[in-house]
Amino acid sequence: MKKDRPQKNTVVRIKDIALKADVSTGTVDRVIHNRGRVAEDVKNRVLKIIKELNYEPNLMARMLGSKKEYHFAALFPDHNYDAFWTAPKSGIEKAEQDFKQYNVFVEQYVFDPQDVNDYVKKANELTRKKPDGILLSPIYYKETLSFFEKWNADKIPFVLFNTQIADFDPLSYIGQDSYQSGLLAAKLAHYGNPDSCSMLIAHIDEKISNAQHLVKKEQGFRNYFAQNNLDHKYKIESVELTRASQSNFIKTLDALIESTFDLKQIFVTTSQAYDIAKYLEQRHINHIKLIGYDLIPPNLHYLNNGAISFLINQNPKGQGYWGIYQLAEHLVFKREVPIIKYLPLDVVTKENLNYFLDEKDQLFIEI
Amino acid sequence: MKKDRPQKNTVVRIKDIALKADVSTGTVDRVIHNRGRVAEDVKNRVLKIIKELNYEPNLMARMLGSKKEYHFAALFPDHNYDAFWTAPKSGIEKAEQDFKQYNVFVEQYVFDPQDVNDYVKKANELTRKKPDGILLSPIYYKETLSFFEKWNADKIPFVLFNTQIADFDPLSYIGQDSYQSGLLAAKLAHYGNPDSCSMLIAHIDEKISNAQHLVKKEQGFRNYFAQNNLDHKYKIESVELTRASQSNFIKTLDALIESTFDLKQIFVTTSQAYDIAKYLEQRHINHIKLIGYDLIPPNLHYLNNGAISFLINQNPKGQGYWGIYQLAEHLVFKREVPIIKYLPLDVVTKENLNYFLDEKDQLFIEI
DNA sequence: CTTAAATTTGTGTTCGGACACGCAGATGTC
DNA sequence: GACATCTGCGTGTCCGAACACAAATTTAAG
Repeated sequence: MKKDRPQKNTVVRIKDIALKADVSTGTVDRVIHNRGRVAEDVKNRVLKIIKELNYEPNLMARMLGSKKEYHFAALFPDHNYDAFWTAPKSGIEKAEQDFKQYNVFVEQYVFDPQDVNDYVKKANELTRKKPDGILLSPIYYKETLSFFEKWNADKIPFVLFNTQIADFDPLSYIGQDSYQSGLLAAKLAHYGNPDSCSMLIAHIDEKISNAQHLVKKEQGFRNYFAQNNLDHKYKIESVELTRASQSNFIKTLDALIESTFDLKQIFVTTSQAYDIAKYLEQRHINHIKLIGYDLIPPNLHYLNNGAISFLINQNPKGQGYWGIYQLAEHLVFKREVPIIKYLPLDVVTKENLNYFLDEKDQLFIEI
Repeated sequence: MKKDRPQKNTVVRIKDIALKADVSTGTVDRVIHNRGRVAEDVKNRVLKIIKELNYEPNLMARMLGSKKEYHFAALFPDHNYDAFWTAPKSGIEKAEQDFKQYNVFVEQYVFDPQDVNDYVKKANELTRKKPDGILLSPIYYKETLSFFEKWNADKIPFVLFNTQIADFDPLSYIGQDSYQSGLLAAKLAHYGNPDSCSMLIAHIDEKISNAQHLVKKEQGFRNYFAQNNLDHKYKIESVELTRASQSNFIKTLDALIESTFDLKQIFVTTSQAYDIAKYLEQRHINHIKLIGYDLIPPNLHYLNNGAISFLINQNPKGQGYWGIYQLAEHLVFKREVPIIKYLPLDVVTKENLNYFLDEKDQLFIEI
């Protein structure tokens, strides 16, 4: 709008406060930053006026004037071991890009998810660097606790994502709600199988004992049927499979399918639905529906050819993005951040897949 | 991190460019802003160096130095007439909040969606104010065109959302992909009805002739079955309903259900699925599944009690947010913005509903 | 060849805040 | 009482870009 703009905002500056408090801007600055050496009464006077005028520092000016840099560390599994982590990684990088202008830098520490020692090693490395904030996916519970203690002692805020550990209050948790996703999977399974049948929950390549999220998914799935009084109608089995031996994998599946009466639905709780899809394809079985997790390439292949009906997804790129975002909100902008932030549970099928794929640097942010 | 930072800081400033090009910063500034009157050869030299050094202006400094304000106008239906618009409105306000620090202001112009004259009136009002950018949902095609012309002549960029008008190239379109959502609805309908049956497409309270998006939704729905050679298996009817007369509405439905053999699925292309749900409830019909659009309260009620199976949603809050975002990207940050931006097509069911609601509206959080 | 006008380029100030520096005055030490 | 030290506070520079204005240069006119 070119002109006749009513009036400008009465933005309060340090200078205004100084004037009103009858001190210099330097003093006001010292008060604001607690840089000390200000007489008690003056300090109170200034603080009172700051509150009175509802002073809000100009972030532009602040960032411009100070050479302060914010260094964050991000600890998560190497995407070369598990393609799932490609997405969080790119979300983290997108966030770094977005906050670059505020002197935010993110250092990535990636580890072999199968190797506890590597996890600990990288966590130690990171800790030594004394970053200003930490984002991590704490997939090893026990080993993580001592780090939490240390970071708390050092007053380094940390944000968790993908895996939750409630103790030692983190700044924030970016969710993955496993139980709820189990419920959702069950809803879809139920919807697609109006008539009674058997269903199978398959945990592939991860030990249930070690992975709380798999337990939650199974619970969610089973509870759906329990809550809706469908127990009598559907028979639900679960199994842990390993792909270590290809022939064993197949043999086990053969046996399962042989022995399970009227098996119509398989729910894969890990991201390996494609392996079951492949098996079913080889065996020319097409009356068994598949629901799985994660938009990784092999899964997408079978989603597109119809072997997988649905993939459940919880915006992994967004999780990385929001993790860094929360740290920046807290440290750079000094704003309050939500203790917990769940991203939407997406139901992805061939027909809406496109919108969930990474269109270059397009990020679907839930606002 | 306290020290021993490598210190690469290869941040290019205007000064650096000036130095390398052997001119003053003023000249570089003139080149950057096309403030003219720079010798052709110098201009080229500077441009080349800018590209070479990959100069990126420091937004902090830029915003700080200039008192420039950006005034955007947002034109969309009043949420008091149609609850759907609550979401875009709040997205717009969220964006305004986020960009406040860059001196971005958004003025809202809301109109009665049933009243063309009101639409034109508000559009005129807005145009008179000469905003720097416009975000609108151009639900009236014909009436909009002349405004587009005017805005183009005035060089005011505009972004469309929710409804697309391809002519008079807008800066960007924030989508709603109706055709694709029809396909998606069909996929779900098919998934939930493995056996052959009849299905009904219901357009409620909007004239198909006037609403291209309804046509697209129907096309998508029908094409799914055509493409998958399911035409012989499912019989698909469509109907336009109006709620003007409650008794007529019911009578029409009675007749439809009476006359349609084995009707198992209704796809409501507008946000009034709840009206069908209510009807089915009153008639104690529970063998007909419902798929509809939009997370408005009455729909949520029937989603939660199971009368509606799925609601399709295309992040309406996000549409408002991204609309303003794109304008800011273009005008404030002078970045390129995608011509078209589709938000993900969300499949919402009782089991994942919470994640799509605003935090304040969330019913519960399951950890 | 001079002078005015037009064009091109350089300089200096400004934005709001961070921070280094340093000056008074108070307090302390021998 | 001379000198050092500590407190409390003000001044001035800097950050990078925008922009107003002034200076330098070229071109045109007489």
